[in-house]
Formats: sequence, structure tokens, C-alpha cells
Amino acid sequence: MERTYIKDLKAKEGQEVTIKGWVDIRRDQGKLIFLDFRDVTGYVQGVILPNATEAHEVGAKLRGEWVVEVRGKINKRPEKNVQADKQNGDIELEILAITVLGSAKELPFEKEAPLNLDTYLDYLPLTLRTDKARAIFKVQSVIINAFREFLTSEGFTEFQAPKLIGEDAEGGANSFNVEYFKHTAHLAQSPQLYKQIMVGIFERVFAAGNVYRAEKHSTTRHLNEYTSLDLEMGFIKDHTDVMKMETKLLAFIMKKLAETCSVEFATLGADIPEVPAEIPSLKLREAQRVIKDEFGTDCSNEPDLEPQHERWLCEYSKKKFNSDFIFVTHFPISKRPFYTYEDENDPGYAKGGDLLFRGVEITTLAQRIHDYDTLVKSMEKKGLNPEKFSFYLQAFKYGMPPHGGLGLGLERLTAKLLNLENVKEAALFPRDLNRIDSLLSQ
RNA sequence: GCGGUCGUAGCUCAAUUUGGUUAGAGCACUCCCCUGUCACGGGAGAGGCUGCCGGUUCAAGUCCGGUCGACCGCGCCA
Repeated sequence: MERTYIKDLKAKEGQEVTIKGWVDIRRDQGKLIFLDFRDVTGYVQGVILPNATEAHEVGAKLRGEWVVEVRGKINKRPEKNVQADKQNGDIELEILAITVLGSAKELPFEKEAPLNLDTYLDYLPLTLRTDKARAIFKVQSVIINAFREFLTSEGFTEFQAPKLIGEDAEGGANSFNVEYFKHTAHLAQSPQLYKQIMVGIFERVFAAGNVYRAEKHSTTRHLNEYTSLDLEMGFIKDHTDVMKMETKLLAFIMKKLAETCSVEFATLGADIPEVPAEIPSLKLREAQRVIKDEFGTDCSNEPDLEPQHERWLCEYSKKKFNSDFIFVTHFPISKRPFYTYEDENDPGYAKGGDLLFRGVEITTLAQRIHDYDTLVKSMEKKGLNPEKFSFYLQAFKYGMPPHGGLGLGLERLTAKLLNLENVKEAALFPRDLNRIDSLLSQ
């Protein structure tokens, strides 16, 4: 049987319909019972009139979250009862019959009210049913789809990167060990090495998947399992080609969000940022000069930016360039992974950098070394044994084009886009040191 | 891992500053009343080992020590 969705009820005024969904709120006046129903498409008010005796009997015992099938007639509301600012505020469902499909206990928290993060996470199967959570993950779904759509249109091919790996990209630190295999195995921290291998096959590739970081951090921007939106492209001039691609990608994502998620952004009180035709870009040393001049802190001999510095740079970018985004490039090559390309015009510094958005780093991008001998030397310089990477190195021994790519943290992007205070709110089922879907057994 | 803040009803919070009767409120829940509500309203009720262990004191939710947990910040990172 074809499903009737709540969003389509208005067009069925005067008709008898059957909807299915959840009871959201009950307002029982004795002879008159109002029930707000919810399905994935929205809300509608239902009313049980005194003469509908059977429905009245069922309706009196309904509470929030009961799952029901409701037969009724769509009526225009009397003028004085119209709620102009609400979905379906000008119609209501006159309930004729209710079938209970699933009963519900009372919720252990106040729906739609602010919750402590700990409580929110303990009750995710239920807290995710709120408007706010639904809006967050609708937006996230649109971001992922837009990422795929844009890159596909740019000639990229999607691939599935393995999550069980032998040697990890950064040299062994901070990865989860996996027992079982006859060789040392880890959970992948990044699809990096496989992305590069795949450039040899498809020239332009992307992957959207989970990566794992065994870091005992507890911050508002870290997860032990997160989603990395990765791309890698061959035949580039240098890292600026990757920066341009990311700029176009972000502009496309924001356009898609504007087209499809205005309700969700309104629910969350968030604005969709403008992506400038050219995102401002500073070398690390220039950025450090800005921090010194504008904010009075001298960090010029540090090899990296601290969180406070990132927040300052974004503040500066917004003020000076009216941009929520800013690239910081040319970090010391010694602080970057072995596959990072050194800038021949600026020795000691990397051809690549980070993209900062509203105060946090959301992307690292770079041109990669594609010459076999240079790559092997770079590994040795980092104290890595090239023999352990012989599987990966095959790609480079047998001809790789100049290439580069990036990784974009999906949850960080989502969180900053929607003004969420903690990145855990932008992960459906976030994992941290103390939480893997708590069993609530304590 | 380090530092800060916090832990009171199912949830969100008062009472802790200055130790002092029986630890309160709103929401949710149960029962009663209610024909136009939409955060419905009115009345009644139930619900607490104040995270846990120890100490100080005539007296501890409140002070002290420990422990467990949470959140925020930091290192590292996307």
C-alpha cells in the first residue's frame, strides 16, 4: 500500500487519509483530545472529537513516542485556530480510528529540551529522534552526497579504502592494534597510501569512510572514529590545484545545502557561509606575523599552530577578507608526513597546508612526492624502513604522475557549519575513551 | 596523560557562598476535572542512600581527604 506522508496532507484537504507515525505530543482535554503526529516528513495536529468513541478510548491511553496508524479526515482549521508559523498549521486531522502499531514507555528525558551532553549520548537511540539531531544528520547526509556528486562530475572515481591495514601512513603512532592476523595489523588512520596507489589506476579518486585515531584526547573537536572525506588527483601543477579543487568543492556543497536544507539551518539557528572565489591563503610564517601584529603573541619559532592561533587566524580572515575559511600553507617539511612534497622554491617547507574554518582545522592537503627515489629518501630521513612499505612503493617504482590530495573531517565541518559546541554532536554514535555505546548497565 | 569546573528526583536545575528543622521547583509519570488546545489549563499524588568511601563537627547536600564519573581547556590531529 502506498504511504501517505504528513508533508503531503495539505493537498488532501477534505479527503479521508491514513497516516503512520509517532505520537509527538498529547494534549488531553477530556472530551477533546489533541495529538500531534510526526513522521519523517514533519508534523500534523490531530483531534479526536467526542463522537468518535472508539478512537477516543484508544487516544486517551496514547503518550509520546507511541507508534500508530491513524485514519482521519483532513479539515481546514477554523480561522482563529490557524497557526501560521507551524507546518500544517492551517489544517488538522479529524481522527476517526487509531491502530496502535507499537507502544512506548515514557522518555527518560525531556524531548527537544537542552540536555547535558552525557545524557544526550547515553540515550542516542531516542535523542536522535529530536528535531535538532535530525536536522544535523540530514545536513550531514547532504554534505556527503554533494561531495560525491561534485567529484564524480569532476572525473573522480570513488573507491573503498581498506580499514584493516599493516603499516599505517604516519609511521605507527596512535593507531589501534588489531589482533588476529599473522602480521601486525592496525585500524586505518587514513586512506592516504591507498588513495595514492589508486591515482595510478583512475588518476582522480575519492573515498568517504571511517578512520581511527587511538589518541587519548578529550576535546570538543576530536573523535576516535570519524569520517574522512578524502580525494587525491593526478597530473597537478602543484598543491594550489588541490586548493582550487577544494574551494570549488566547498562552494558546491554550500550551494546544495542552500537548496535543500534551509529548514534544517533555521532549526539550528545556523547560517550557510559564503565560499569566496579564492579562499585567502597565508604561509605559516606570514600567519605567525599576523598573529604577532594583530593579537600580540609571538609564536614565530613554533613549527605548528595552536588552537588559539587557529581561532585568531579565522577571526582575522573574517574581519580582513570576510571569509570563514583560510588556508595556511608551508609548514616545516620536518613536521609533515614522509610523502609530503617539499617546495623547491622555499626549501624546508611543504607544498601544502591546512584549511581552517570558523576556528578549527578541517583539512590537511598537499602535493605528494611521486618520484620513487625521493620518496625512499624521505622515508629514510624520517627513520622509516622502506622495505616495510614495499607494497605501497610498487606504485612509485612503476611510474606515478605528480599528484596531491586532501582529507576533510566530515564531523568537524558539520559541527562548525551548524554552530555545534562539541564535534560529538556531529557524529551519530561517537566513540571516545570511555564510551562505545554505553550499555547503561551501571 | 595534565590542569580547571562540576556530580542533588527519570530530565533540567535550586538550596553549597556563611554547616543548623521534614532537601525544593519546572517538565515527565499516576489519578480527578476540562469542547479548541498547540510548551493547553486546574487540582491531587507518587518519586531522593544529595555519585561512592572515609574524616572533621553537637550537627554535613554544604567543610577536608580519597575514589569513580562527566564536561571544558591543553599536548596531538581532521
